[in-house]
Amino acid sequence: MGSFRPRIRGVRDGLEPTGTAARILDVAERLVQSRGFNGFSYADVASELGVTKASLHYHFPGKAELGEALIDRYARRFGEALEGIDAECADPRQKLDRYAQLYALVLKDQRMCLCGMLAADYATLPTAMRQAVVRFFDENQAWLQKVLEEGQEQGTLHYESSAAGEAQLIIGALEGAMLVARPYGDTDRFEATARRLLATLSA
Amino acid sequence: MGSFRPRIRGVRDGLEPTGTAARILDVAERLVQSRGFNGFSYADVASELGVTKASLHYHFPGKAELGEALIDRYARRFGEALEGIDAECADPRQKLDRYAQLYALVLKDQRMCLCGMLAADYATLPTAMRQAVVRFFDENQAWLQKVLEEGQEQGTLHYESSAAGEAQLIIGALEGAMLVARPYGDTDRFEATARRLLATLSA
DNA sequence: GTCTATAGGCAGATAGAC
DNA sequence: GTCTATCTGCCTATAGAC
Repeated sequence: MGSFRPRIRGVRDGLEPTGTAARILDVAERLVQSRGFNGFSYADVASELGVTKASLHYHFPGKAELGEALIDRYARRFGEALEGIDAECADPRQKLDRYAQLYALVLKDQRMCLCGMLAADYATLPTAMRQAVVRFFDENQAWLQKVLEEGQEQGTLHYESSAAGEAQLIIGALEGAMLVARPYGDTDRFEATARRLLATLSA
Repeated sequence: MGSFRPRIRGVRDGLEPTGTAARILDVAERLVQSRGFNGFSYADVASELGVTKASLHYHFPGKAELGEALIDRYARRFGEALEGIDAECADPRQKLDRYAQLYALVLKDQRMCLCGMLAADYATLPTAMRQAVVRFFDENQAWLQKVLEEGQEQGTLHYESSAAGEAQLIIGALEGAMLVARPYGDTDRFEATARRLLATLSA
């Protein structure tokens, strides 16, 4: 396993695309995060990069494959950020703060979480993209769950019911706070909500 | 003010459309709530109703006007539901439960909140629709804020910081919980999250 | 009010030259 | 790898008959 035959030109298993493929992903990612998967086109990406649509189809055969590549890269980077938090923070409370900061950084760029946006578009997505979106949320929940259990053992985090349920609450609350903050163009609104949410756990 | 000249045929100020216009809104509403504003077309609505696209344009000149009418009706009905809660419930805790139930009912129909969905599509919406979406969230926040203050005075609801901030947290958390629950096709997940969220206020 | 017919544009996608 | 050229289909929207 781990064949070196790329499913998409220039993209080997587990490695990030580089060169043109990466620049396509950069532009497409921003467009999806701000306009949704049905709110952007190959023409949008091509014109912004100064290339033709045909060139895009060389790197990503269709919108479905481009969408998959977008989620793959986003989820991998997000996972690496979570590993970074684990490496840099000992205190579970601090880990949750940093987790919320990840969301805040996205919002400051006037973007929605990629997978939060795709969750809205879910009914119109090809199967492979759907599965990747759910996987992203599963991975987030698993990481949060671990942090919450850690905090409970240490006595620094307090919550009723299950760590799994609490993790789901956190993910949903942060995604929703982003979703609603964007029409207001108000990053402070998000950050205040995030603080309020996490405060209930540290009390 | 209060002219009887309809902006859209068959729709007088402050009154719900009836007949064909209402049936168009019914179908379009479901499509937007499940697929997003850029994920449905006049052709989708027309074929489902067994009429032509041209007929739709008679009732709603363009997609923008249809979108406005959708939000207007949704917001009015939502506001009426909130008035109903005020009329039927005395206990602020019970009001919050009923508020969360409004969201659960939408989700059980496999839909996202109309304005939550449009918040995702926000960057692609015409100005009038954008303003109507923000108004919806403002009205929700105002109602929640009143309930929260009421509960605080009675000593039945407890929260730190402001009622406004707490209201924003509730709206965001419920919208986000819906957003994430839909890919899982899991209504229970939403309801458990909602209970967990409101429990922190009653404790 | 609803229809047929059609306009004009943009969508995603492909063939084949360079 | 990127291009030109092109295809097919769907999109929003309009004109005008019934």
